[in-house]
This record gives sequence, structure tokens and C-alpha cells, in this order.
Amino acid sequence: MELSKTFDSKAAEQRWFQLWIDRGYFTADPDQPGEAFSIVIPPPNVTGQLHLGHALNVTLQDIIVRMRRMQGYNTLWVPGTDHAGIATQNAVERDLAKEGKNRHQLGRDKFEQRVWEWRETYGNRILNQLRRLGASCDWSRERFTLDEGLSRAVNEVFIRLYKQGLIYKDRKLINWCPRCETALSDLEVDHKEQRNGTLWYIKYPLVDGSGYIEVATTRPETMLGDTAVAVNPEDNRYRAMVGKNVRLPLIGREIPIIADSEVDSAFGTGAVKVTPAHDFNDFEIGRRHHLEEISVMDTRARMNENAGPYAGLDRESARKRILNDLKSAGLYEKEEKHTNNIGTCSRCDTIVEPMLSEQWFLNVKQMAEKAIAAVRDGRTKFFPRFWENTFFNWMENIHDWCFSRQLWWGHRIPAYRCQRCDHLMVTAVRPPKCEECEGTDLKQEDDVLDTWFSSGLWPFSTLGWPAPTRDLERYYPTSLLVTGFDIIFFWVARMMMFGLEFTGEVPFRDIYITPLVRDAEGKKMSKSKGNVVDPLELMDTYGTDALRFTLAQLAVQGRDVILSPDRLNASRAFANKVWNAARFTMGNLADAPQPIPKVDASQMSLADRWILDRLNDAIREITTAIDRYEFNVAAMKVYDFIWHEFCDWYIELSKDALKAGDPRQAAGRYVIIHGFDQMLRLLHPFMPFVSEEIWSVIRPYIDEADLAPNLPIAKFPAPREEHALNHAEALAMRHLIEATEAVNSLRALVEIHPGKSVNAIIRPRIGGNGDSHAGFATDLGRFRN
RNA sequence: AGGCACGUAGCUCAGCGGGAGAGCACUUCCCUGACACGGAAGGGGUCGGCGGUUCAAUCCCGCCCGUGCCUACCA
Repeated sequence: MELSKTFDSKAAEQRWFQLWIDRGYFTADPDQPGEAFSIVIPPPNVTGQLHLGHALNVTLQDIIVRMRRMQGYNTLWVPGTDHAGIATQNAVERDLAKEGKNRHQLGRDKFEQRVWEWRETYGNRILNQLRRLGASCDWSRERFTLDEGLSRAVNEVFIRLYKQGLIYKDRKLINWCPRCETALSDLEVDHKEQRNGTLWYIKYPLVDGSGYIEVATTRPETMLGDTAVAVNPEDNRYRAMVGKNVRLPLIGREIPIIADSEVDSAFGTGAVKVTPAHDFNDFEIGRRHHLEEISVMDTRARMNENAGPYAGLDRESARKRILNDLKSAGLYEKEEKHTNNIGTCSRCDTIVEPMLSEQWFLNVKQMAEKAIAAVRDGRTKFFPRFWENTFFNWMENIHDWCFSRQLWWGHRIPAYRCQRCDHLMVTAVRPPKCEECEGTDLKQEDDVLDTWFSSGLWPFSTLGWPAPTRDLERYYPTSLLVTGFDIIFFWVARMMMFGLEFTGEVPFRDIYITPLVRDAEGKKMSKSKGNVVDPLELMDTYGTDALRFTLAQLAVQGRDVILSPDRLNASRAFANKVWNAARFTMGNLADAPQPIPKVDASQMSLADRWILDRLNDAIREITTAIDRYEFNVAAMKVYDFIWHEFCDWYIELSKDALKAGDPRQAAGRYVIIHGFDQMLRLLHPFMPFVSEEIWSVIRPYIDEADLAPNLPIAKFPAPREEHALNHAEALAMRHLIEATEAVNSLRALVEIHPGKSVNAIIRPRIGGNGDSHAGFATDLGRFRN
């Protein structure tokens, strides 16, 4: 069969992927033998499209999954997508806005329908993009976090946690996004340093007319909700004032001066205004001292009726007016530059407002302790190891999780309230009547769950939990999780907690944390910077194999991946190199395809046995590197063996031996085809398409004994000891290589210095008297001629 | 404020106790029947700085400088 001069990646990609699917190579069967190896994919959001982060994540998973499958493991890789509550809702709302509509005009049902349509389009798009990368997932087991089955798991978990008293509803201070108009968890708030912030000093007059107490604040607009002024009990400046009242400027309410040891005397004036309804610290002080909690803003962060004359103003305008009015009243002292942190919504960047609100919470303390223990005793291991510190750090300081969201897209909370007696029933299906008063007017909670609540169940909900399925029994706990560090808290931690709580086992044995992909300048890719590279374009230009190989090569543990066109070019050249090695090999085999019979090691030349020895070495190194998730090491070794050993040396050395009539031909043919076969299998996890394409061509030449059905499930190579070289042989080969290089070196020197003797060229380069070296060089010179 | 990671050739990065490496870029030569997405030969580095441990340090320890990231209720 004739091979074209260059490898046509696109045609191969389509042909082979389809064939793999058609033949069911990726479909897992729990009833087949083999130790289980399972991975659940981190489900991509249905909002977006494939970016390089996904490409890296999926490539690494595919490499290990393909290798395990070839090693004979009973392999399952579950694919799927995440409904991504707030992110998707925002995306669809933006889409609606283009038509001049908003969700409230549509109503909840119509809006939800619209999001389902969106999910249909974009969810499928991203899954196709994963397939384009060659992801060998079991596509027949595709899941979606809002599927019926997964929703059942969500309800089950909710109800069990509620019954255990871990889920509760409470009116507390929470993070609120005034644009998304929903509660957020602590994790969904980004903290940004504000360098040009201001600290304002304001005088609060004492009610008894004995003067003022001065407070410093960064948020004067919240003073309308002040219910105390606090000082440190040790602070002598204020000791006499504790217990007195002050009159809140502008609105005249009387509030007490209290003592609380949390107040830092060294900051500002040492006296702090206390606004329990708009500041987390103040909320704590307020609860300690039983202060009133006065909320002065509405859900869009506009001043509400409690703000008196400022009602209706937004936060910024209210601040300006208040500062002006304080100046007019002579109660404004001064301002200072002050650097502080402000919290913003991680989804829309709006400044988050601490708000007093009734929300659902999950007490995670005990679950967190179990998760910590599981990592401490090694039931689950992080790679690289240092991420464990990050995990512990957060888990040890974990707070209750505010998981209810005032959104429309997500799992609606399975709780019903009787409209007559206000009784609350937590149950998966709507009860016929109130269990207290028998009233029939029951209303389901409007809120939905934080999207991470359902993805936190992903490793077992996708396998059928709570039903005791065969998949669960066979494939859970999963073997490995491959994900980014940015969702260790959001996702990994929650899966650990839920997994241990509901299955009694860790959800995965190993966690491999992938590096972050950056652009050629080392900048983090983001849409706003406009430096996002589309992996699809890269696959079009360089081929999927080249993209995959490049990503694997750069995937160094604990280091960011910086992708450059140079690297991609090199990988594409590598694919081509392998392709051309195949062309050479094919040209040296018998015309009629027939299996090349196995040749005993004793019949082989030194070069034959050397390359098989090197192959053994490569197999060992590549296998252990992937076992350790050192993808870069494995990829480099594949590259080095194929290019610098097989092509540079073995093919060159075998050219003569493969000629017709040469006594070494039979052995040479066997070794080159056998070596090639093994080499392709090593390459396959990294570059599935070229390897499969070539393999399909050389397959007829491979001896029956070595044949396996097809590459995706062909056996991964194992070292063969009969090919090992002894010390003297290895030395002889090394000397041959070194001598060849020396001769080439000399040849080049002679060409650069025409007319000069070899001695004249060598002597000055060696230094000393150089006699012995020069003699050697002279010999080489003769050898050359 | 604390924590983590990283500083090795022009660029992007491997290596991590005893020979300084790869890819790309650069210089010279070669379209030799697998491959110019190729081949051959080269130039280029006080392995961030300063101390310490060691017979021996790019690699271990300490401090410093620089870069990036994460966590944190200082108004």
C-alpha cells in the first residue's frame, strides 16, 4: 500500500473516531473481566465552548484511559455536562437582552424552557468538541446534572441531610449580588484590592451633649443601619463613654456605645460604627450584644424605606449625598487614603452586598473532618502533593455553606410550605396535604440549589446512585479525578464530603491537578483580554495529535502550560516523522502483505538487539511516568525514543541490512516491524490518530502471535528480557555511535578547512601537545577515506 | 497579613548531590531513494543573589531579591 508523503490528519481523525465508536471500543461492560479503572469527566458547563483548559484536561484523561484500556483494565470514562446554574442563567439572560427581553417578562416556565433549548444547542456543541479531541469516553453513558436520575440523587441527598439536621434554614448575613439578585457562597465572591479607597472620619454626637465620638468608616452609606458604636473595653480614651448613647447623624436614631474586645484600638479612631445588617464583622458584634439588625437596602442594593430621606438612591449616590449632608451638618471630620478589599460577584463583577436574608445552609463541619481524614491517611492522594495543603487549609476553616440561590435554572429545593399554617415539609414529591393542618394549598420553595450541590454528587450519581447499580458496584470509587486547582474548593472538596457521607467511601483514589494554560506571553487566557486561543483552530492547523502531544509534553506537575506555535509545529513535525518512518518501513517489506515470521534473538545483529533493548527501556520509562502522572516525562521519552533512537540510529543502521540478498534481511524485517508495532502502541495514548492510521497499514505484516483486535484495545507493550544487551554489547553500540559522530565531526571540519591536513585541523582544537588525540584523529581520517 | 509555587541557553521549559540538557530561534553545509514538517556540524548558560551542610551542590538547609497564584471579617 502506498502512503502519501505527508500525514493527512483531518481525514484520519474522522475515519478512526467514527470506527472506534461503531465498534464499541469505548463502551464499558461491568460484566467483563479485568480490574476496574474508572474516571468521571469534570462536566463542562453548557454555557461555553471548548477552551484550552478543557483540551488539556481531556487529553490527559484520555492518555491514561487509553493506556489502562490497552493494559487490560476494565475501563470506564463517564462523560457529561453541568447545567452550571448561575453561569447559564446569566448567559441566557444576556441572550434575551439582545432581543430586548428579560426573564421576568417571560415568566419562570417559559424562561426555563428557553434555557433547555440553549442547553440542547451548546451542550451538544461542547460534547462534539470533546469527541474531536479523540476523547475515548463511554458516550453511551453520557449524563447531565439536571437529568432525571441525577435529580433523584440530589433530592435524596437533600432529604437525608435535612433529616440529620445538617441542612437548616436561617436568617443570617450572606453575600448578595445585587445584579444577579441572588445569594452567593463565600467562594463565589472575589476579593479585589482597592488601592485608592478612602477612609472617612465622622462625628457622632453624644446624646447627653458632652461632645462627640468619632468613627472611621469606608462605607458611610451603611451608617443609616448603625445600631451601635463599639470600642475596645481596654481603651482608656473611651472607657467613660461606654454605656452612653449617641444620636445617629442625619436620621437621629439613638444608639448605644458598647465595648467589644474585637475592636482594634489602633485602627482609625479606635471607635467603630456597628451595622449588623451590612457587615460580617458587625453582624457578629451585633449578635453578641443583641443589637437590632436594620437592613437599609433592597435586593438591588438601592436604599430602602429604613434609609429615611435617602430611600430610592443607589449605594453610590447615597454615599455622596450622605457625605455632603454630614459636611453641612458639621459632623464630617476628614478623609484618608486607605487600601481595602472589596468583594465582587465572581460571575458579573458587581460589588457584593452583605445582606440579611433567609437562606438554606448546610453544616459541613463533620463532613469536612471526614474528608480531611481521608486525605491524611492516603485513601485519596493529590498529585502534585502540595495541593493537599491547600485542601486542608480550606477544609479546616470551613464555614456553613449557603447553598440556596434565587435563580430559576437549577434543582428546585424539595420543600413545600403550607400556605395556611406555614408548616414546612421536605420531601421529594409534592405531598397531597399539609401534615399538620391538612391544608391542601402547598407551595414549593422558589429557590434552587447552588450548582455545585449537584456536581458534588457527580462521581456516584452518574453511576446510578441511590440505586444499588452494577456500575456503582464495579466502578466506584473511581480511580482518578483530573481537574484544575481553581475548583478544588468548589468541587473536589464537596465531592469528597458527599462521597464519604453517602457511599462511605472516597469518590476517587487519586486526584491529579492539571496546570493552568496560558498564552505565548504567559498571560492567563480570558475573553476580556481577547487572548483566548481556540483549540479547534489549532486542531485544524496542526492536527489533533499534534495538539494533544504538545499539551502532554508541557503538562509538568505544578507548573503552568505555556502554549506556543513553535511547540505545536514541532509536534506536527513529529507526527510526520513517524509517518515517514512508516513509509520507509513499508518500502522495505515484501510487496505482498504477509506476516513477518518471528526471529530468534540469536539471529539478530547487534543493531537489531540494541533497538529492542532501547525499546524495553522506553516501555519501562513511559509506563512508570504515566503511572505517576508525569505526562511530560512520558511524552518526552516517546519522542526521544522514536526520533533519536529508532529513526536516527536504527533505521539508518538497518538500511543496508534490509537490502535484498543481505543475510541480515530476515532479522532486520522482523525487528523493524515488531519495533514499529510496539512503538505505535506506546505512541497511541498520546497520538491516537496517526498511530492507528499507520497501524492499520502495517498490521498485515505483524505476526499473528502479536496481533490484537485493534489499537484502542491492543495490548500496551511490556518489556521483553530476552532482548536485553549485556554490558559489552551495550558498550560496543555506544562506541559505534560515538565514533560515527566523531567521523561526522571530522568530515565537517575537513569541509570547512579545505586543503588542510587532518592533523593541522585537529591539533589546535585539542590543546596540549595533542599527540595521542591527533593520532586517533589521523586514524579516523583514514577510516573516513 | 499568612500560605503555596516558581526563578536553568535569546524564547518556552526538562533535570534535582558527582558529566549542564530538550524544543524552537541562530550560524555553516546538504533537496543523499522515509521524511526540507528533513539530515550533518556548530555558537550560546558564573543553573536569581548571599551564606551554610558535604570530599563534592543547579540539585539539600537558611536568609534575601524578583514573579505568579491562593486564602484572610481589620471598620
